[in-house]
Amino acid sequence: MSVATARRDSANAVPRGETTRKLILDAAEHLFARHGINGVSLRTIVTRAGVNTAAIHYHFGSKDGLVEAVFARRAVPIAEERLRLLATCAETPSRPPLLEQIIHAFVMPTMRGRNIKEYARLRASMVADSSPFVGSLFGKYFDDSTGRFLAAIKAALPDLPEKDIYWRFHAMLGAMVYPLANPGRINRLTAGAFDPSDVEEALGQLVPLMAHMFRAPPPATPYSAAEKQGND
Amino acid sequence: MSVATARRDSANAVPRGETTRKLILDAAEHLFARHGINGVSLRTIVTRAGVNTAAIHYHFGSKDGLVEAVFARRAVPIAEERLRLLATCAETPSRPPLLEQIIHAFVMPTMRGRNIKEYARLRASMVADSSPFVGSLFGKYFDDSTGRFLAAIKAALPDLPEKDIYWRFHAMLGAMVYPLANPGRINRLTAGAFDPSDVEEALGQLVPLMAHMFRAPPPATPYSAAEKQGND
DNA sequence: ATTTGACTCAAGCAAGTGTTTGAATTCATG
DNA sequence: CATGAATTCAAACACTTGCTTGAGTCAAAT
Repeated sequence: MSVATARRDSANAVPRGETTRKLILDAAEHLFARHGINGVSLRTIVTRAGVNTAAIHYHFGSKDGLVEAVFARRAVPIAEERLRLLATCAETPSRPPLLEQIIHAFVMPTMRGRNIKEYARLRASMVADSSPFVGSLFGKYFDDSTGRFLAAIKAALPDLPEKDIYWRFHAMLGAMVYPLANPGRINRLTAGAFDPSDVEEALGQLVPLMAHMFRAPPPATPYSAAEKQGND
Repeated sequence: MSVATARRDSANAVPRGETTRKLILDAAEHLFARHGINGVSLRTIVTRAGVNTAAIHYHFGSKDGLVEAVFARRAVPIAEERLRLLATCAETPSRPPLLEQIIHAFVMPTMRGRNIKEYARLRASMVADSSPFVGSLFGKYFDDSTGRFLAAIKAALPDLPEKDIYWRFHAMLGAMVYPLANPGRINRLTAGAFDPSDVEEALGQLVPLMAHMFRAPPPATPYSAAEKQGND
């Protein structure tokens, strides 16, 4: 019990309200992930957390404050570990580093961690939310590290036009988040033949897949040919 | 004005309430796409549509009824055109048909059409919604045609294990929907260098990209090697 | 002209929303 | 024990939610 959470000189470091804070954050993360931010009321959260209604406003100020706290609790360590792994890539003998290493550094922190699947679903539901506040959270916590990964990928693929890199990068973001967004519905299509919430399997599938995708030739000619054959 | 909308023997076929229905559906689609289903109240919809509150319940029964009507108005033609294009693929000289043709038949109907971008955003926000009702809409309107495309892709890639096909298929779904889900935030990362809401560009990029992704070798060995190099 | 059924409207209902308040409770320190 | 700040609590606030009601309007059919 005497772990590294010492924030003051006192022996028992954790303030009284800290456990309430955590109860609220855990309950909110679980519910937001499943029903979306707008689909969950503060009453539902406090009921699940077993705390009083006013506790949310005491600890987080408002529902938006709670949303940001839930988002940031996961986003900050993810962004930090991404940059740490990216720095490790840079020290590798191969220069520029292997595409696989960069992609692994980008994807892995979003996959490993306790109850990380809930956060994946939460991100999926927040991506589609275009309220200025929710949109600003991605910018605040992810844009910086994401920009560095875009630069690293550009360096690893110097011959690919910038525009194509952007398309593939966003395709990768979608591929990362979609299989984990709603595990329930997926199994209907596949008769339980695969389990998208198996994060180790997801890592093993997605990292080489995305690296292969990034190495596709520029799109112009092959597509128009396919369209001429497939259409009319 | 005397177009093909004749549904009865009478000369002027469209019933009075049909224009109100359309006003409501258009306003609801626009608002649902931007703010999510739970983020839009019926009052907001009727205000934008310029109709009375009770009109929604008169024409659609409930908010869920309206949600299904909005979803189905686009989903039915999309699923139909997908199957039509897939049938065209099957008559092609190459047998099994080219992967590019199958993917084009799957992707194109979700990209072309008036104001189709709004529907793409709506689908993105609904994917993350796990309410039983919203989930059932995907099953009701898309599972059948989607299953046929899965079968067609399996036939085109007979050597790829079934599990890998599922992973790549869901990666494709994510790649299709993510770049269109929130066009506003994307341009921050890319300094306006590309426009994800340009659907012709999206088709030209995504179809060959996804075909290339499907043709990646099975994942097992290359990933474990990459992990050993990139990690610790 | 009258009837009929489809449609629209203003008003209101009960329930749920985020938020606030001010009095209790806790608990390390004086 | 007494002090005082940190935290919790029940209760209520003003407002929004999805939905209903019943009277009213309109266009076509009799």
